[in-house]
Order: sequence, then structure tokens, then C-alpha cells
Amino acid sequence: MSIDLKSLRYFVAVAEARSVGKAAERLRMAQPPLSVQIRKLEAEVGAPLFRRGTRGMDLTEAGQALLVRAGEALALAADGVEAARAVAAGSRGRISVGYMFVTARTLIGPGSA
Amino acid sequence: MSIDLKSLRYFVAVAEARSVGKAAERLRMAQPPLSVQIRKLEAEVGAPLFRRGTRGMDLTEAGQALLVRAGEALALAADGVEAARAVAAGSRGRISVGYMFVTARTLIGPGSA
DNA sequence: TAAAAATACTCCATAGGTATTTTAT
DNA sequence: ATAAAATACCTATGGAGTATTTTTA
Repeated sequence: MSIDLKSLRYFVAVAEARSVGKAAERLRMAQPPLSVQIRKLEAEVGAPLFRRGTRGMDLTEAGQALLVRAGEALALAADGVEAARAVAAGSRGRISVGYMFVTARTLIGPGSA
Repeated sequence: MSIDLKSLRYFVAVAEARSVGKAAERLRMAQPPLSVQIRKLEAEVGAPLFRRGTRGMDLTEAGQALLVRAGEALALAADGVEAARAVAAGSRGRISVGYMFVTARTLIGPGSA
């Protein structure tokens, strides 16, 4: 199957925690299933996203490339839901600002080259 | 649970086909499970995304708002994976162009206000 | 009444949990 | 030797299928 946002959330959590165990805690889940999902994502991408060591997980170049886009995709999905809610509630203006912020991150965010 | 890209793919398919049945065909799946997933998405958002009629499905305003961001999120996720692959393969330049294109759609795309 | 979507079930794939082993410093 | 990730195994949630009913134009 194709990629899904849950995988990306897991990936971002591990990248930020630099550790599967710590990320699992944050995500309120056990370490092994998280490890499995990260492995599956790497298999899907076809390249290692982390380097493993006794002190945790270290993003590879490929992982860094994915991290930027993963954050954007997550933000857009969340923003989409919020925009739909806002439109349904009848207030449209406030949402445009949120969306502009996402766009700004796309343009000036880290590693966006 | 939070939203995932599969839901968004289903949503975009139904929005484009203006019909659950037609979208199900395109997605190579049966009509009922797709109908269920769309219902779940609407429950998650908290508002109807479509208006139902005998001639199919019609996007509501809220649905239109979501559609734009859903497309962007899907594009970014796909781009992220491709970028990671490209970086792993050692060719980084070509991907920047693809990412710029996504950004352009964010800025000038339909309904982005 | 004739399209299409929604419901009711059944089944299976897979995500997640626990126990344990492997790896790397 | 030790801390962290990976593997093995089991369970259960929920996604997808078939048959059928409900809706609405």
C-alpha cells in the first residue's frame, strides 16, 4: 500500500526524539510496534531513514529530506480539516491566515532547498 | 483516531467522480466500504462534505475547502517519499523543482483563499 | 419507480501488545 | 556489560466484501 499520515507521524516523532523508545512513550504506545512501523516505512521508501546506534536514532540525508515534507503534509491535512470545520461554521477569514503560515513554512522552512 | 491519507484519497476520488459508485470503481473497491469511509471522514470533520442526491454527490462549501488542502497534503507526502529516494540515490537537484511546483499550487491553486 | 447511497452482517489483514533476543558501544 | 532496537508471537481493532435496504429526485 501507499504511504499514510500515521507512518509520517511516527517518523516525525522518532526523528524528534532521536529514539524509538522515547518516541513510543510520547505516542503512548509500546516500543516494538513503533520500531516495526519505522522499518516498514524504510522498506516503502527503499532506503534507510535512520542510522542506528546505542545512543538512539540518527536521521540519514534521506530521512532529513523526508522530514521536511512530512511536517508539511501533516500540517496541510490538519489545516484542511480545520478549514472545512471553519467554513461549515461560517467563519472563513481566520483560516486563510493559518494557511498562509503553512505556506510560509514551505518557503522558508529548514532544509526546503 | 486522527485523519489519514487514505481517507483523503477516498475523499478526492469521490469529489472528482461526483459519485461514490464511480469512485469505488476507480479505486477498485466496492461501493459500501467507500461510503462508510466518507461517512467516517464527515464525522471526524464534524460537518457534511457532500450533498447527496439521486444523481450523485455534490461538494459542500466545507468539502471544497478540504479538497484543496487534501490535494496538497497528498502531493507533499508523495513528494517527500520521492525526495528521500532521490537523496538516497544521490541526485538532489531534480527534486527541488518538484517541490517548488507543489508550493506554486499552494499559492495560486483554486480556492486557496 | 429507478437511480444511487446507506446499513447490516461477516471475514480477514494488520496494527499494536508482551516477552525475548540481538546489536552496538 | 548495558542500553537500545529488532524479532517472534498473539490478540483485537477496523477495513473491505456481499447482500440488502433506504433514500430522493
